Amino acid sequence: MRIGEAAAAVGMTTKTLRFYEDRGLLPAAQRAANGYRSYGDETITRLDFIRRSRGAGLTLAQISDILHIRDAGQAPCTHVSDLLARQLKDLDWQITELVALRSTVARFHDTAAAADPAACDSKRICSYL
Amino acid sequence: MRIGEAAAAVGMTTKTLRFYEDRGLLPAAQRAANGYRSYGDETITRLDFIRRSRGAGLTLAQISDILHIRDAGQAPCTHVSDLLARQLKDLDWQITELVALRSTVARFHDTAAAADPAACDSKRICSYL
DNA sequence: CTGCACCTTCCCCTAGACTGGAAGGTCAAG
DNA sequence: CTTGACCTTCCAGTCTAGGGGAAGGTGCAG
Repeated sequence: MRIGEAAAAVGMTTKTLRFYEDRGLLPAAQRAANGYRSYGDETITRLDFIRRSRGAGLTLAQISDILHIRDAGQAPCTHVSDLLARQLKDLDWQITELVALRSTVARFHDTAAAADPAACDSKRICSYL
Repeated sequence: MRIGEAAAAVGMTTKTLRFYEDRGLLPAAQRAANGYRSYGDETITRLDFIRRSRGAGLTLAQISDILHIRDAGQAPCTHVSDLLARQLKDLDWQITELVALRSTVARFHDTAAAADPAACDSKRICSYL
């Protein structure tokens, strides 16, 4: 599969795939005789994982860690476990933060839904926030 | 009130206030005879609003929109309500994704933790990822 | 007078995640 | 043989929300 095809399959651009390769999220691609990158299905799987993780707000560095753990054929188990534990803690932290933000926003929104727009105090700019 | 005082009053830096002015979130400040910016209480109100909105996860562009609606003499309430609804939907999506991702990573971690630690000390391949 | 904290503008830097464009190679179709 | 859609590398720009620091003006205390 060439880069354009792979990119289309996961809804990314060719630029993004090359960028991920450069950042180490994708291994250096195999090349066809003409120098074109050639991808297999496992790259699609990997890109899907990246897309899902990105969608969840993980940074490329964090995703890279997870992928490298998965790639590490010979990483010491304790290190792998530690990295995953840290990743979990990080995810828990992010979830906590997002849930807190959600409840803040929900409170603002509830106020907005219950309020009389005409009563909006201009001195506060918007009384919903 | 000079810029440092205003910044301290809302827990921002003078850099941030000048930046907000540059980005149109604050109107061009009045100047004292010596050229120093001079702020009134309404700027504090405005900065507080910006801070609250940032706390709700709004971008400066979104906040700027709200402020400009207010500055135009209209009540931004409907706009804000829509914005908050969209923000909520977005947050719900992010939380869902993040929780799903957490369970994926947790599964990796559980597998790793279940392995025999003694067997991990050696150069054994960590095959459980 | 000097020191010091404050203020001014100016421009560059950061990180994260791309995106655009230039300059050029490859290949199947018309 | 040329066109057009691909692909290559490399360098540069974008956006967000500021931060760093230079070079210089202001104003009060000692």
